[in-house]
Amino acid sequence: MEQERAPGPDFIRRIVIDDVAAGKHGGRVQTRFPPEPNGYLHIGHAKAICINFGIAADFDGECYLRFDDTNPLREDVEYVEAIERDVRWLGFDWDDRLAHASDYFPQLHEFAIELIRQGLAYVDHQSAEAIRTSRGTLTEAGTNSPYRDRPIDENLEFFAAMTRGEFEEGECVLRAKIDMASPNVNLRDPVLYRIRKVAHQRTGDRWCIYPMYDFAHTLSDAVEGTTHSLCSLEFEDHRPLYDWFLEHLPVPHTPQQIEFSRFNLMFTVMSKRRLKQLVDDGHVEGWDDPRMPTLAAFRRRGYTPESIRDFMGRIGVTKKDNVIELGLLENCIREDLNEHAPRRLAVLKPLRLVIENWPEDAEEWLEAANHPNRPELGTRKVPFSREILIERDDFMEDPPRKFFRLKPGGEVRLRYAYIIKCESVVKDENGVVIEIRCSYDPATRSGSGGDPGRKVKGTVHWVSARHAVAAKVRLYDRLFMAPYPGSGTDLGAELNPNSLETLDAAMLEPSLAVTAPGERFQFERQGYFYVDGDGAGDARPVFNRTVTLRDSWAKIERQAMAGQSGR
RNA sequence: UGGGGUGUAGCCAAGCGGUAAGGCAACGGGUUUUGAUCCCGUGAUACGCAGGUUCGAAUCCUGCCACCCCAGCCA
Repeated sequence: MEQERAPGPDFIRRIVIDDVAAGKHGGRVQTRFPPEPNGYLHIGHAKAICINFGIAADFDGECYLRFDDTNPLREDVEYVEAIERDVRWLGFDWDDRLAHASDYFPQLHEFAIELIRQGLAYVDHQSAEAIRTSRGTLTEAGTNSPYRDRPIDENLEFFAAMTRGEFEEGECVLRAKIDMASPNVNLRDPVLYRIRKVAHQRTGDRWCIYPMYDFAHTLSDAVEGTTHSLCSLEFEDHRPLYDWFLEHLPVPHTPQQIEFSRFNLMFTVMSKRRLKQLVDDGHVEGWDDPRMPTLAAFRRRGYTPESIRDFMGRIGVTKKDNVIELGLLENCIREDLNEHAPRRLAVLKPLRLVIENWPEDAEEWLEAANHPNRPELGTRKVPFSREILIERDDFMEDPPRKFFRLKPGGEVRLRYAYIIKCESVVKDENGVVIEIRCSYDPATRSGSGGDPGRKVKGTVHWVSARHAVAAKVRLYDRLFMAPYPGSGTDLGAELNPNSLETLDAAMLEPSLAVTAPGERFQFERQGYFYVDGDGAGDARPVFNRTVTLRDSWAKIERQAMAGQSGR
C-alpha cells in the first residue's frame, strides 16, 4: 500500500544496486554521514542523513556517523552533542559506528609520510600568500614552488620537525606534488597538512599539525571501509583528488565518491554563516528558535521526524539544482498531524459571547470527539455555560459575501454544542465590539439529532469562559519575506517582520490544563500546536504553532482583496 | 575566453530508442457540526534551442544557449 507511492530507485541507489550485483566491495554497502562539528544541523543536512543512513538500511549495510573534526579552530563539543541528538531524533542509529577523523590521525600521518617517500609530497616553506598567488587562476596555470623538488630525505625531516612542533603556524605546510598546471585547481599541489598550535577537542595537545579536508576525508573513508562516499555537488571536482589519494596510497578499501545536489528551501537560508548571523544579530532567539531551519528548531516547532523523513523521500535525489516550495514540507507535516494529533478547542484571540436565554449558573458537559475520522481515539467532555469565548475573527459586524460565521442577526453552530443566533452587540466607547449577545436553540444540541432539516452554514469553536485555561501561544510564520533570501547584502532587510506573534491571552478548553512538553494537538479550525518545553517559570502552558490548517477562506479573502486593488 | 556539472508542467521528479509515471501546488465538483480531513475530475501534440541519424528520439549524434560550482594553510 505504502509501496504505491514509493518512487523508483534514485540514481545513487541504481549505482549501488549494480555494484552489489557485480559483487563490488564484496557486495558490501557502507556509507557515512560526515558532519564537521562547527554548527547545528539544519534541514539541508537531513537530506544527507536520510540518503546515507537510508541507503545503508536499504542494502542491509552500515552507516557511520563520523565527525570530520580536522580543524580544531572552529569545532566544539557543544556541536558534537547537538549533532548526535539531532541525528538520533531524526530516527537514525549508528550503534557502535561512531567515528571521528581524529581517530585516524596516526594512520593519516603515516600515509603522509608514505606520500613523501614516494616523492609525491613535499614541505613547502612559502607563505600562504605566495602559495595563493603561485596557484594561478582559473584560466592560467600555476607555477611550481621553489621547494617543490627538494630531496625526499629533507622532506621527511622537515615533516618530522613540523610534527614535533619545531615550526610556527604558517611557516610551512605539507603539499601533494601533483600538477601546478592542471585545469582542475584542486590538483595544483593541494595542501595536505598545516600547523595549528591549538588543542583539539578530542586529541588535546597530541598534535600541532592537522590534515586538510581532502586528505583526511578520503583516507578516513578508505580506512573505515566506506564503499560509497556520498556527498554534495560542490565536491565533484574534488573527486580526481579523492581518487588520486586512493591510487597512490596502500589503502585497505577503495570507496567511490558519488555526488548529489543539495536541497534548498524557498524563503529560507541554509548556510551556517547566515544562520549564525541570524543568531548573532538577534533576529532570532537562538539556534533552536522555531523559525530557524535547524533540526533543533523544527523539533521545537512541533515537526515530527517522520514528516521530515517523508519529505526527504518526496524531494528525490538527483544532480539538478533545486529549490523546494514550502508547501511540500507543510503538506508533509499536516498529513502526519492530521492523522495523529488529537483535536481540542482553543480560542486564540477571545471575544466574549453571552447566551441570554441560558440560565445564569447552569452548565452542561458536552461530548466532543478526539478525532473526527478515528472514533477509536475516543471522546472527552467540554463544559458549556452562559458566557463563552469565541474567536474574534469569527464575528464580523459588516461581513462580505460568503462569510458564513457569526454576524448580526445571523446563526452559527457552536462546535459540539448548539446553534446560536446573534441578537445584539455591545461596543466600547471607541466603537469596538467587546461582547456579542446571543440566544441558543435548545433543540439543536450536538448529536441530539433534533430537527435534521435545520442546517447552518458555519461552525465555530468556543470555550466556556468560566472553565477556560489561559495559555501562551506563539504563532510562527516564515522568517523571510524574500522567496530566495540571502542573495543581497542586507539579510535583515529580507526578514518578515511578522514571523512571530505571541499571544498571552489564549483560552483553552479545560482538558488542556495539564499537558506534557512534546505533546501535539490540533486546535480545531486553526492549526497544529506543540507543547514547548521552555514554559518553565510560567504557570501557563506554552504552545508553538507548528503549521496552520489549510484555509480556503483565507484564500477567498486574498482573492477578493486582489480583485479590489487590481483594477 | 580553464575545468567540472545541470537543463522534462508553477515546484520537485520518473523515463534509459517505441510514441510523456507520480507527488506538491493550482483549478472545478462531491461529502462534511473543523471553510479541515476525505473523495472525484482537469494539466506538457510536448521534454533548453537548432540541426542530424532512425520506420520511430525526451531518450543516439553534432552545434548552440542558459544556469550552478571551483583559484581557504575551511569543510
